[in-house]
Amino acid sequence: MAEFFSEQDKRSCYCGSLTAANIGEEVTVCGWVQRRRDLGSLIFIDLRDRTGIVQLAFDPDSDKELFDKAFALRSEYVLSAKGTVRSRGEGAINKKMATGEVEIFVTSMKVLSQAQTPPFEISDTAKVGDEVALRYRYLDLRRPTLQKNIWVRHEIARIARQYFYENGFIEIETPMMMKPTPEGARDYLVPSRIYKGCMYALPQSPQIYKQLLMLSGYDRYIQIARCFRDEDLRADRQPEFTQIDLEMSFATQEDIMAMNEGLMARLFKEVLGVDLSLPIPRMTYQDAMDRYGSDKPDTRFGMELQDVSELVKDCGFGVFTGAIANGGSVRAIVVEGGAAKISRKDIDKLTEHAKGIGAKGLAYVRWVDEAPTCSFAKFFAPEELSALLEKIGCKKGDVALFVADKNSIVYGTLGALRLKIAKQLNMIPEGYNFVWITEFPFFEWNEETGHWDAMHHPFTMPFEECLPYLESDPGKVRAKCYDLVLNGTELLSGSIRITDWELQAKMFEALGMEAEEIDAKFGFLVDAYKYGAPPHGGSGMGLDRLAMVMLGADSLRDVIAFPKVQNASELMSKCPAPADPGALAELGLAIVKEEEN
RNA sequence: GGCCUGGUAGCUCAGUUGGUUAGAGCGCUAGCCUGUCACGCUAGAGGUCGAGGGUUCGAGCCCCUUCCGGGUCGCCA
Repeated sequence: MAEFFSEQDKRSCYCGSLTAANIGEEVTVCGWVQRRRDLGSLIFIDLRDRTGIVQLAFDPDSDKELFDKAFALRSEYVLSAKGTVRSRGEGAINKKMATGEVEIFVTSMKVLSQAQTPPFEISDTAKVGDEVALRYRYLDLRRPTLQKNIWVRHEIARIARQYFYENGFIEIETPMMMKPTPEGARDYLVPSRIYKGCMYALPQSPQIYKQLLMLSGYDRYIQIARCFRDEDLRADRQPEFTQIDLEMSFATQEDIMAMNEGLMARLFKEVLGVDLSLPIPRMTYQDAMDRYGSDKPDTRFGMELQDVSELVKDCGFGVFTGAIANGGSVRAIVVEGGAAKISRKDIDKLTEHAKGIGAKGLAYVRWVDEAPTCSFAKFFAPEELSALLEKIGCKKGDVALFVADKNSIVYGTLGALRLKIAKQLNMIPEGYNFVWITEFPFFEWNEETGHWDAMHHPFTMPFEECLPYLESDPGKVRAKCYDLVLNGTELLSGSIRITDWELQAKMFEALGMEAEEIDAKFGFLVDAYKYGAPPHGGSGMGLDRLAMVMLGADSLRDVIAFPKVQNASELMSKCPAPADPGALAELGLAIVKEEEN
């Protein structure tokens, strides 16, 4: 039976706070039993709370009844223990513990809760699989690492709020139930009881509402907003996530970027003690693709892509010349010192990987001995080959990989190989490398539907000088949007918005939307812009991703208290779950069973 | 939806070419032990080998189906 908690059992200090300075004090600590060490006529208990661990000591000579109570303690029992802080004495000091110089000699104790033996030990050293850890997430969350991560996440949110308040922003909550939009990510839908067959959608982002707030004159808005997207998960993608969302009126792209840079500098200084040098470097989308094959480049290491199309366009290798003739290119990456670490077999594996991404194959040069081994040597004269290798800086000891295809495949494949190889060969240095990616294309060709989609969203302002291409060559239209990338993770995305409703109508038109469709989906928004719209723009930063990268974690799970797993379920509560039939009926819903094969 | 990968004791894992009664470490239970701190020592309990089907004299191991976890491509305006 648990004992009742009362006034005198209240904590006087946290476990982790005790040092030699407290020796002689009478204290009360509350926490969980980390471990019991029973030496026969001497029992030690490690008591844990969110600040750390302190050792409790019991001996039978002073209080046999209390000693017997200590004997019965087990892992994760919850205690309130009162006693005197004393030195552990010569030779008994534990230098590995923050509180290792002292212990509490307990004079009274209440067992506030007994505990079943937990399925795994609560510690950072004990290995536990994801499945078990997440099923017992409430136990997993007791681990010091997760306690720290959750606290750092809280600090990021606290400091961000402080920063924006100091800069004249106001925090406004936007609806969690809004109009479904077929554009963009799949919506999570919430059925309406009153309007049968109608749905609310959970917000993918507060985008539309925050733009309307600018029209209403709220000038500088900020929200730490929960967002929902019903798409498949990744290590860095959860179906619900938190965004540091802001919007500014009478502001340029530079203002919004600078505001976010200021936030980054503040967070890195206060949370990690790291000084960021501002401004953060800029790179256009096109440069990022040409150099790194990615619009979220990890710039901590080189191995940049190199375009060799000019050099090989007249060679006899059909794979190369064919790709160039079809408007594609031939590009290469050079793995310095790679020959010793990447075997022929490894190249085969990389080729398989490349095929999985969409490339038809990999051409390679592997230079171990005097002469390089080259998969396409027979199409090149020796001096042509050495000219090619010299051009891309491939020396003896290196490996060079070539992809020839249309540009999107070349970028995607080499960009992915660059990352994979750098990770495998441990070529990525520690540190935080930020980069702004700017001047994204406005449109993106959708092969499936056969028309142009908005790459960012349709409210993004195009560059003025690009407007003439709107109809003739949409691919050339660049947009005033910007992503902030940290160590290859996209942290933030933002843009200047279109505030001229006539231009907005043109953009909708270019996206192939009919007037009726526009009116049905965004009519209220288009109308709103007819009543006086200040120039404005904003951004949304992934708070979870930011916390993940700042903590050096591999997965968002390490920074979200109750994450979902790959199939978007939650292993602890087992959601989603079937709804009560009565509730479904009330909503006018019926579940259609999938046809069995 | 595709591809890769895993599922054996409470946890983490080993398990040879298909061959006797499926193992280890930790944890757990009990006993001993006065300075431990990953305490130590002794003993013990603990298994639907994810599930279902098949091949075989014989399946943890081979085949098929399926469920669950991880990664990833598609997808993520």
